[in-house]
Amino acid sequence: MPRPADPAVRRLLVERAARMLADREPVTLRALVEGTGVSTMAVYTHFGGMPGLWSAVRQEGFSRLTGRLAGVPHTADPVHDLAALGVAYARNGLAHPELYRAMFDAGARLADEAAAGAPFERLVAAVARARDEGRLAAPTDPRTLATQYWAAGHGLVSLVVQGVLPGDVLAPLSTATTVALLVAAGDGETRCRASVERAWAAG
Amino acid sequence: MPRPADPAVRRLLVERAARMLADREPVTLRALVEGTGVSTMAVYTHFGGMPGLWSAVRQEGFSRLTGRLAGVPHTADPVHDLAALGVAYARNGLAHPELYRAMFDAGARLADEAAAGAPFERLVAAVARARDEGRLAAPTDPRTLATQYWAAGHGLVSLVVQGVLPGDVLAPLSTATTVALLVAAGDGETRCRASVERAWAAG
DNA sequence: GTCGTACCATAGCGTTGCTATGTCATGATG
DNA sequence: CATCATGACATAGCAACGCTATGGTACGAC
Repeated sequence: MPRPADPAVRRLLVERAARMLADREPVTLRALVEGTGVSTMAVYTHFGGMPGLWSAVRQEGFSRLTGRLAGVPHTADPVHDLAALGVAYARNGLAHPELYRAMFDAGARLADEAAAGAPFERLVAAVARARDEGRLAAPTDPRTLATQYWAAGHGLVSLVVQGVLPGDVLAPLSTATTVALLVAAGDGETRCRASVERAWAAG
Repeated sequence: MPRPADPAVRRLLVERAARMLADREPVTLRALVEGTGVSTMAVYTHFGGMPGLWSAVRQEGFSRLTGRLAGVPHTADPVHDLAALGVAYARNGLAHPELYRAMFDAGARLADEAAAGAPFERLVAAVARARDEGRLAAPTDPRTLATQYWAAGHGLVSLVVQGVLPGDVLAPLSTATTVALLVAAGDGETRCRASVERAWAAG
């Protein structure tokens, strides 16, 4: 048997790439391995090339997002919790804008990347719970509403991260859109707005 | 005076770049000028470099989008017309996915690109008209609602163009989100849904 | 007719991602 | 314990990338 691949090298490279991304340094093959003690070939044995490295960086981004969403507590108000997921999603994107852009970058084939599905499933579960506890109308399809909610949030976060929209519009616009979607799904307007605004006020 | 810069060269290069983008060929400096009779330096005199070329390509994309939105007719139903703008936006993005991605690509500084504002202003005007004709509540701020509407549409189109969501979900999800936003802004639900569905059925 | 200006072709620079080649550590096998 | 096969990793070099220095040349002003 050959020498086993060192998983520490994998994590080192991915984390270093994420760090360089956050520091707005160009993530280049040679710059990535410089000072790490490993050579450029390590990138090929571990990731098969730069596209593979980027894929791993995106996975890392989705994993961190999943962790962040997992940290959103369950309270007695399922609509508040649903909105809190949106808040966490937005805050995560704004805190790591370069990573967020990399996650949805042009070359990404998200459908092929396993970790990309976990945050969405979390969202689907939260919608299902809000429906099952009577806040949303019974015929509400959790996947449909979760997709609408995610797409709207992703659109807003994308435009803010890209500098098209100023950051301070994110909370009010996200609140308004969230309330519109959930009221359309059957929640009472006054109650819904209170739940959503409470989620944005905290966090 | 020197020899005047040939505007035809500019258009030639931008259109060729858009063509290569649509054909999924890598848009490279040398590949771009190959066979055109002009040399690589033309890209620098006209655009200052590849980033400048990409900026011009994005402008071209926004110009085409503006033209497409201008082709959306005014009817007696302002909510239908507003939804029709969304339909045209989505169809434009799906018809030219690579160009759409380039328009919102990582390196883009859309705030600095003049043409990027025109489609949005068209949207703002349509929202203002729907409000002024009584379909939306009087206190509705056209820019706020237009931003929500755009962000939601952009999020959906982005995810479809990226292959995350299948293309056939675009019409139903966009319809549902549009209705939710406009009903929240004061339109009657039944009437609104009819207007929006009519816009998607046509086009 | 002369000249200055800026467009543009040519050639070459540094850097990029990648691959061909060689070395070495490792665990299974006798 | 010695041997060997295997795959991880270092080194060196390749084609292609964006870009720039240089020089020729067409154009408009005088």
